[in-house]
Amino acid sequence: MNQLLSPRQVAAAIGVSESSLKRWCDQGLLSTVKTAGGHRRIPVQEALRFVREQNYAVVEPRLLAMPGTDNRKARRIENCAQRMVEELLGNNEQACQAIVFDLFLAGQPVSQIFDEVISLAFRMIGEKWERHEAEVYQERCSCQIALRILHELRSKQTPPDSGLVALGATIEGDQYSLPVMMSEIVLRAAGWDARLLGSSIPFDSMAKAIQQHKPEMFWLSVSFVPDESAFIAGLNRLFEVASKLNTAVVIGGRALTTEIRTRLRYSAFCDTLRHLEEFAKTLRRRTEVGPKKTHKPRKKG
Amino acid sequence: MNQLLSPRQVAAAIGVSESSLKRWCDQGLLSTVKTAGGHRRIPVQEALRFVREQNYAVVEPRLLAMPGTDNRKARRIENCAQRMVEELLGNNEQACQAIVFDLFLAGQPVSQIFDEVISLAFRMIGEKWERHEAEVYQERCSCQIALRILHELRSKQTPPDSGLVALGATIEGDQYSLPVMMSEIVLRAAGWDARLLGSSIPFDSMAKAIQQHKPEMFWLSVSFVPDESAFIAGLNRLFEVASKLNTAVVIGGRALTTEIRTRLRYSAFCDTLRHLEEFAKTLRRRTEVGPKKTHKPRKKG
DNA sequence: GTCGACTCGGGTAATTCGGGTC
DNA sequence: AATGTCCGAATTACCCGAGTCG
Repeated sequence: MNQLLSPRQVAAAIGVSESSLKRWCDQGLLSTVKTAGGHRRIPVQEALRFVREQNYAVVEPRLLAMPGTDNRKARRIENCAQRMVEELLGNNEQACQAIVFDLFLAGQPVSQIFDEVISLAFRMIGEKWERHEAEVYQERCSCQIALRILHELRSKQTPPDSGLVALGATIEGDQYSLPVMMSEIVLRAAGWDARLLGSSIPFDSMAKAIQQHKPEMFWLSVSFVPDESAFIAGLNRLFEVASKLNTAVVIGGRALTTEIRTRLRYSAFCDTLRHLEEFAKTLRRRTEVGPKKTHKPRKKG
Repeated sequence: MNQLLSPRQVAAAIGVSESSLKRWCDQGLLSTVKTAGGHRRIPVQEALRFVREQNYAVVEPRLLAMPGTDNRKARRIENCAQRMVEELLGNNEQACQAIVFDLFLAGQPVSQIFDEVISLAFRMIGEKWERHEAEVYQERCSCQIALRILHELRSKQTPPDSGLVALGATIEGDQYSLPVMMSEIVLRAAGWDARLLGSSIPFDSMAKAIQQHKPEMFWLSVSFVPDESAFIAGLNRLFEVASKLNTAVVIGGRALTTEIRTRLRYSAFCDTLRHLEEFAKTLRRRTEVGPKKTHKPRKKG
């Protein structure tokens, strides 16, 4: 259980250059182990001791915030959901951030991080709640933590400049903001100018938004359906409006059972955020080569 | 997340010489961390605290990881709400950020920014909606913008280290996350370790949270009351639990009419976030000087 | 054994230190 | 008393060809 870190990892964790860290190692400020080939390896405890003694603020707590986990393993996505659940319920925001950002910086697609870590973690928390192993407030508090992480992630994305606009929302009565926000981030990662309108929006108002913004896509994350027939009617009405303006209607979410789906009209259905990402990329390529639109800034009156 | 700045960066940001800034660091006006080689590093939060307290004009906000603004105009809070409404409805996130952060950098207390700009702006948007001058989706979209700004603001606060813990929530069915999030930020600014549990939490679960965390304060932001009698019963039940653990119950929110209030038991009621801030500061002082076991003077009005 | 990603070591440019002076 | 400017020495950041890791 004596995990070793490379100089680069420790350097990134405390926000200094790699050469500075190597110099400190050579000065003996950090004791290192050497591989057969002469590469430096720093034990985690040693890195933690150094941070404490230097009273140095940890810039990216990701690597050091996870005692007891091998960093190489940490980059693998398999067991992250389980760890995420523990850290969420333990109200340990730093560790949660560490899990997500480590995967993100390791190059995992956000869609996959969301599908296989965050969504999964909340499904597991839901099951725990059903077995009376977790309180409601713990679930809500976990949501807050996740929301903060998502905001952080979003602010790290490069702002979109492509002309393709996507609008998104949840239906009236659906207050689950986590999934719809994840889809926004996924779409932005896929190169769209995705704009989340918000939660609990009436269909009529969505239609107005489509008419006023004329987006290339309108996506709907459906986690809860208060009134099934109203939902079906509303969505089909929305699809009519969208069709006239060449707006693709994309839906997804755990509340969309097969049965409901058969009675809906839509351009695409996505089971996972990964599907959403794939679809968004395809649609983008198609739409971009098609109509050569001149980029003109829109004037408002 | 925990960004560190060099003295030169901070000096450039506020337009003074590097030497002056170093002197201030050595005098303790700014707390710094040091690299292994003895170079000063200043956490952004610390730099922000300094410019806010000393009323320094920020010449280059970008250097402080703040959204770019022209700090010249409008330190005055008066017409900000009106401008905020326009920018929110125009979906101009940058401008909204600029309004809030300009005031923040100018040293305006967050409570006042929230009361007199953000809350007021949303009240005005509500009125516009009633007059059919604004769409529902515009209001929701404005909420999203505001939420992002709040997250940004929160991440710029110095992390709490005082022992005083406050838990907060909204009641079941109340989905307004903006006000409760603003109160969290205000409490953190007032030196509390405020932890937002989330929105729509049943009273029983709040009671569990109080029992498990034993906070010094529990605050409730009430923007919507689905069932009046259930609310009254629930809150009074909660007050019982809280009293046993010496937890102050603080309530506020636009849904709390005088009529409802007369039937409630609570430690304090706050009309505005400014009130909340004042109360939080007073309570902190009281509690910190005399946290000795059982004795706790309490006044009721 | 191949291969991509990482690390080594060392050199160089840019910053920062502390102190003295204006 | 406080700020801005200047300086040599020390520290840090960036770069790159050769070697190592997994």
